[in-house]
Amino acid sequence: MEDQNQSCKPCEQGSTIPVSHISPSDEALAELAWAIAHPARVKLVRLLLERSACVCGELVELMPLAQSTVSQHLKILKEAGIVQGEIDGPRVCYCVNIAGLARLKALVAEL
Amino acid sequence: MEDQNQSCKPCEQGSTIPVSHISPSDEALAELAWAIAHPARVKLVRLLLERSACVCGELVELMPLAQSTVSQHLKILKEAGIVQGEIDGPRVCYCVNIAGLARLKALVAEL
DNA sequence: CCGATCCATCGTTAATCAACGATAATGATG
DNA sequence: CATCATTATCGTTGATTAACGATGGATCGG
Repeated sequence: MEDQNQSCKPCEQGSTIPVSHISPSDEALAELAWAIAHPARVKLVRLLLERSACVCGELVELMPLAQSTVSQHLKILKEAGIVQGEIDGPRVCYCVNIAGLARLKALVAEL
Repeated sequence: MEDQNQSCKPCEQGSTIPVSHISPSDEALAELAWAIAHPARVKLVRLLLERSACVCGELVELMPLAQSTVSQHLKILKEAGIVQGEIDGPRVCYCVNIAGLARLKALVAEL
């Protein structure tokens, strides 16, 4: 993983970029990236994409984690806007928030 | 951020997907996402993209963080393969690892 | 109304992270 | 060789995370 074949020549231009703080855009991307920065959450997103929608209980059965832990991960994904949940009687049906996932994709793609 | 306009209908198919553990692919994406899951690291990547390359000391000046903290963030980005550093005399010149960043983009894009 | 089911939340514990200053290591310079 | 400059690493502290079991609130079936 330590690629060194790429040239990385030192630039000697003076600091033309002004000192700036961390921008809201940096924060936004970091927040979205953080939402999927855990293997279990990546898997949850992938499961929801495969099935298009899924009741919470099914997700728990498919994950090697306790119900409360899965619920917690789903909450994190929901707060980031990557997933959404819809109450269906006593159950909760989760699915991917298309717009949210698209936003993540766009922010990463334009790096 | 709580989009509820999207339909999320419960599916009643039995669990056709077998219980699987978390795959290496999930881990890989999570690891790459985690590398940019911090505003300072996103900013570092963006700075390196703007300037194409940059000596560590310059990065420190551009960031509102201590030298040791910036160095730590650069290490994390390097270990994830998103950035690479090249020793240039007493300095270290950092630049984005094109292949690594591309891998992150690809994994996110195919979600 | 009661019990059962489903899910979110709470409270706890152990582990990891983020930030810093101080120190060490490396290479250049005199 | 001694010194300076640059960067990585160490050690510490406080904050955050991840995981779990237990609890509680909501809804459905009888």
